[in-house]
Amino acid sequence: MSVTTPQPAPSFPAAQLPEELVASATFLLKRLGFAAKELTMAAYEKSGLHPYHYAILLVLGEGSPETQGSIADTLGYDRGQLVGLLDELEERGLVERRRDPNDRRRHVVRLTPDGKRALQKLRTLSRQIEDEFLAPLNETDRRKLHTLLLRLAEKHEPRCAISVARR
Amino acid sequence: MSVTTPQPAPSFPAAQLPEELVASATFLLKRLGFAAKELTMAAYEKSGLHPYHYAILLVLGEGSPETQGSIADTLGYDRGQLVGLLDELEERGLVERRRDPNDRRRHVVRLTPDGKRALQKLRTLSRQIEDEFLAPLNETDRRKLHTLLLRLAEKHEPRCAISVARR
DNA sequence: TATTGTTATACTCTATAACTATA
DNA sequence: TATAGTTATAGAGTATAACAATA
Repeated sequence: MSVTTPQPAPSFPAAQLPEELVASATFLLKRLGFAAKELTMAAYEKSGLHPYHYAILLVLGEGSPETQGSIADTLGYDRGQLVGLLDELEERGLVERRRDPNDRRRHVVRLTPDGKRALQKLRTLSRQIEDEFLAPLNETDRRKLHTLLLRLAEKHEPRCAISVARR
Repeated sequence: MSVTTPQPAPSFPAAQLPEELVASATFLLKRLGFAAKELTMAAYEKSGLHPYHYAILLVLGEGSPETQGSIADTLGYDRGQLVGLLDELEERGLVERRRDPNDRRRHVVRLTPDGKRALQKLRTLSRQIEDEFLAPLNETDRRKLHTLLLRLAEKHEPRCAISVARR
C-alpha cells in the first residue's frame, strides 16, 4: 500500500534530459534527493508533522538528556530554527522543556509519553517511505546502495561518518 | 586539484546522527543531494553561472532547434523561471532568441559561438565536480552507484527513465 | 564577556497567476 | 478561445543578526 497519493501519469512523455546529465551520478543524486524529499513530505502531510520533527524525536528517544543546543548540533539544525520546531512539538504535547537548574540558560528537552507514541508511529511511516522509495531495488541492491551512499556521506556529511567509525 | 575551496575542519567533531537516520538510504540520499548541490554551487561561483544555465546550454548543444517551451519541458523547469535564466545567458552573449517566423509567439533559442565555448568549459567543470564528489569511490563502485541511482530515477524521475529505454 | 535560547529581519527560491501578443 | 512568452506577486524556507537572561 502506497503512503502517498499516486500521481496521474503525464499524458505526454516528457522530452528526455541531455545524456550528459543522466550519465552523472551527482546529477541523479541531486534530483533523487529532491524526489525523496517530495515523497517524504507527501507522506508526512497527514501527520501534521515534518521530517525535522521526526529527527528531533529520534534524538530525544535515544535517552540521554538533551538541551536545545545539543539537539541542534546533533542534527545540524540552526538553533533559531529549532525553537519553532520545538514550539510545535510542545503544543502537541510531544515534548516538554524544563529549565536546567544547574545552568538556568539551558532548556532540557524530554519526550512525553505521547511523544514516545508519536515517535513509534513515525518510525513505521519512515519504514514505509523507505520501502516505497526503494521499491525498484531488491534487498541485495538496497544494501549495496546504502553502503555506497555511506561511503560518500563519510566525506560529505561527517555527522554520518562517525556512526561508521563506531561500528 | 579541488574545484572548491577546502572547508576548515570543525574543531569539535559534531555529535552523531541517530542510527536510524544513517541506516536509511532515503535519508542519506536527501542529505547527499543537498551536499552535492552545495559543492556544485561553490564550484560554479567563479563562472558567474548556475547549474541551471549549464543544463540549458546542454540542451541547446544537442543541435535540434528549441523553443523556450521545449527547453522548459525537457528540463522540467517552470516557463516563467526560464525567462530570467535565458535573459542572463543572453546578456552574456551565450545564446540568442529569435522570433519563429512560422509562429510569432515562439522564440527559437540558439547557442552563439561564445555559448559553445562556455558549454565546453562547463563540461570540464562538471567532470571535475563529479570526480571530486565521487572521490571516495573507485571506477567500479561509481558504475555500481550510477546503475542503482538510474534504476531509482526510472521510477522517481521519468525524464531520466526515457534515456534508459533509448539505449 | 560569552553562551543559551528567543525573536525579528531579510534574502533566496519557487509557485502561482495575471498580462501581451499571437494563433 | 488557447498558447508562448513575460511579468508581478506572494509564500515557503533559510540565513543572519539583534536581544534578554544567565553564566
